[in-house]
Amino acid sequence: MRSTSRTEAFPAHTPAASQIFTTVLSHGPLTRSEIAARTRLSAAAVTKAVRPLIEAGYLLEDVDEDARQPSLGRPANPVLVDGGRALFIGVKMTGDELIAVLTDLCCRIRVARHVPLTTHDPKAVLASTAALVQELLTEADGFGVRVQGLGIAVSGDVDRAAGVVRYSPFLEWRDVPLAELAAMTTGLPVTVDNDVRALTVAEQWFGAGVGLSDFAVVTVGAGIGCGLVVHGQVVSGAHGVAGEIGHVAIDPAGPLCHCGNRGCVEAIAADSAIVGKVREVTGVQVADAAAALDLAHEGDPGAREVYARAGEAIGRGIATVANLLGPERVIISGEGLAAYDLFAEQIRDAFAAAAFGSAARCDVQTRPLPFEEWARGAAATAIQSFIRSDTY
Amino acid sequence: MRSTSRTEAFPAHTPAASQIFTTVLSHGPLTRSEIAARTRLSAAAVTKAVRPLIEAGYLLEDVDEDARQPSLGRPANPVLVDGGRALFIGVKMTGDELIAVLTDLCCRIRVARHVPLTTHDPKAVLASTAALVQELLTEADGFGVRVQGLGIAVSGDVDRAAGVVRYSPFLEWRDVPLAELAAMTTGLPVTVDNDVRALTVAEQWFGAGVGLSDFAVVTVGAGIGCGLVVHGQVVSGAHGVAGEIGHVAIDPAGPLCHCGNRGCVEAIAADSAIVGKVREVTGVQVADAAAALDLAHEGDPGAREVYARAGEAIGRGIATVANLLGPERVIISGEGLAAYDLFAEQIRDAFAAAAFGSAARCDVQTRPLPFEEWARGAAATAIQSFIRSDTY
DNA sequence: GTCCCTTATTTTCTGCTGTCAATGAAAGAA
DNA sequence: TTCTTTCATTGACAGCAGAAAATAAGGGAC
Repeated sequence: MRSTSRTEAFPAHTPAASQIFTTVLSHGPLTRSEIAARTRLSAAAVTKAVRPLIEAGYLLEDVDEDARQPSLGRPANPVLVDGGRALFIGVKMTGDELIAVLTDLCCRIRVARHVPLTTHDPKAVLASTAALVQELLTEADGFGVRVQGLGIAVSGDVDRAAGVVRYSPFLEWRDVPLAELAAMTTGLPVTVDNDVRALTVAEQWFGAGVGLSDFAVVTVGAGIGCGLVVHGQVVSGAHGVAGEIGHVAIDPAGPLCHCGNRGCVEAIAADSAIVGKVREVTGVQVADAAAALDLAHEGDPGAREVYARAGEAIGRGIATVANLLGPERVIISGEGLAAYDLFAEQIRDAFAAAAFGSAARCDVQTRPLPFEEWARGAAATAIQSFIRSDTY
Repeated sequence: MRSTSRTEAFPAHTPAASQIFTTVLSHGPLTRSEIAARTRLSAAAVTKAVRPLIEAGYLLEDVDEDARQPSLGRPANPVLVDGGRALFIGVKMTGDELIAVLTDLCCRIRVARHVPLTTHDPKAVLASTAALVQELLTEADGFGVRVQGLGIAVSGDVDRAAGVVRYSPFLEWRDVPLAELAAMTTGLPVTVDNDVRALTVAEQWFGAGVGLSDFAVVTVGAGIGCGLVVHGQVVSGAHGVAGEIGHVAIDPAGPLCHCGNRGCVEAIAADSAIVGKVREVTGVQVADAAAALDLAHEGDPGAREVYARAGEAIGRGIATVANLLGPERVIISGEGLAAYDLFAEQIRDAFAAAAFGSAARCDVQTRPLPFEEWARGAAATAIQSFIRSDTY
């Protein structure tokens, strides 16, 4: 993360304060005793850590008299995060567009924008980004609150700590020091991370991964990606790459993948693989994933079979993750979920069949993924950096 | 872990002391400044934490004048762990024998024993274990040092925290509170863990995993197992099961596995799978894995082909782990390594082909596995519990 | 041999975090 | 009104770890 001017520091200087704030952020309004129980701190520590956060305006005492349950003893006094206290911008860079959102501290989207990208040249992309960020900063002025950070999500090999995009196939970038560059052009502290990991952070703090120490996010769409949380931390891998479920090979006799192997999950279930296979099987020259989907929804048996195969591949991939890591939950998401009705059953069946023993007890969920969600993940990484900036 | 009498507490009451001791334990003799650098503590903190450990006899000042490098300034004063300060017993329970070792604090084996098991009845197994432990306790008396803990490794689903064997297929046990039972019969603090995880702990603290925050141990033999370390911690999975690389399915057209699926790594590369396939291919009714290995070593092309297939399966399984977790290193071990010359090349080739991008940078090593090694892993878990007993 | 330089270790002091135990606050119940 | 219950706060305190300065232990220059 690179920091410049105009942003303030988050007043959680101790591990306890940081932990408490994160707990309240994820688990909604909590009384001080509930916080103490969850964080395993003493009530006194909570009181002391909460005060400066309230004084700084990041936490609010919830004085909602109506919602109070009549009960014995002194009424509890819940605190919650004032989402409006700070704003963040998240940008998702794809090969052909930029998606940006303005979110509050609770990662609720306030404004969303997207612009097409006509070139992959880092300078030009950076200029477009700066313009888009500027637009959102102007919007933010309307809320009267400062934007405290910018998160950027890029697919590929990204080194978050260094703020460098090591290699991005879609953008054709190598070793671009994006955080530094974007910090210079926007004047904001910048966090750069891999797109799937960013989405995973959003789920971990604000989504279906709240409170879980081990879960996985699987995204289905143009590619098949996977974000992993183990021991409560997002897995980045020793070499910056992890969660490559798309290139888990499940069938040596399967179709050739662009990575050179046969039978990768991505070679069977990614959008382009499905489109190709639908064309081959049905003879209909469907233009894109949406057209292929329409054909299947119209009842074309060949197309439906292709989706069934894709579902099976995804289910087997998820089972592999479950067998190796034993997560508590797997969250399936992504644009490809539009076809969920066509392969849900196959995913579940293949998962159930291939998951070994207790691994099958893993809860497999699906979550629709609005198009701004990737950008929201980027914003979540910015929020994370903001909250931890002093502590870690 | 259950604790009774006759054992002392480890005098590392602070996280810093615990971390320092573990660092010295794993990284051999270190000077105080090296310790400070590694642990990122101040030199002052190291001095203060080291003193009580030296006073208690767990650390020694290394006064080896000869080994001292002539250099400028005050000579450094390395400290090292006094392995002889405490003894531990590790027991590996298999379906047909008990293997036990007496180790010192540095997990060096002092004495090893094994006895056959004739029944799986928990009471009888426990009695045999108690007798074996008693034998080693007698041996330990000869060293004049107390045994401070007992570690037991069992294959299957084991809840270390609760000390309960949830399910062990080979022993046909369900929900056996082994730690409690063994603590009662032996009078020692007992740690029970899954066998592969125990081996992984041994590698993490005393083997090829020292200093790595992300690595995997893959065992090849009667089964194919995998222990994972992510973020410096052994992965147990939300439901107590993780690392089931043996049931990662790599070929839907592969042989049927006892788990009901086709093409599991274990159905191709486990001892019994290899023996079965060698019989089928060569027509020779080899009696066991050793006989199959002999046949292949004699040059029988059919048998060699079976081993090549097994190597390929293992390599693909490892690549799957690497793709998902991006470990820094994979350590291949196990009794099956006797055939290493027959499938090493295939493992490497299959791994290299199926590993995606940076995941291929993962260092794949092999380590011979003496038969007492499983029991040593159990002892390592006991050492871990002993050192952490007060702190965690 | 003495002095100086360098590096390692220890000492002393200090700040700060989180716990403990006692106290205050706000309700319903007797 | 007073008691009980539960939640929250306060102030004293213990303990950890860091900073800076002091001390230790060599080698080398003179």
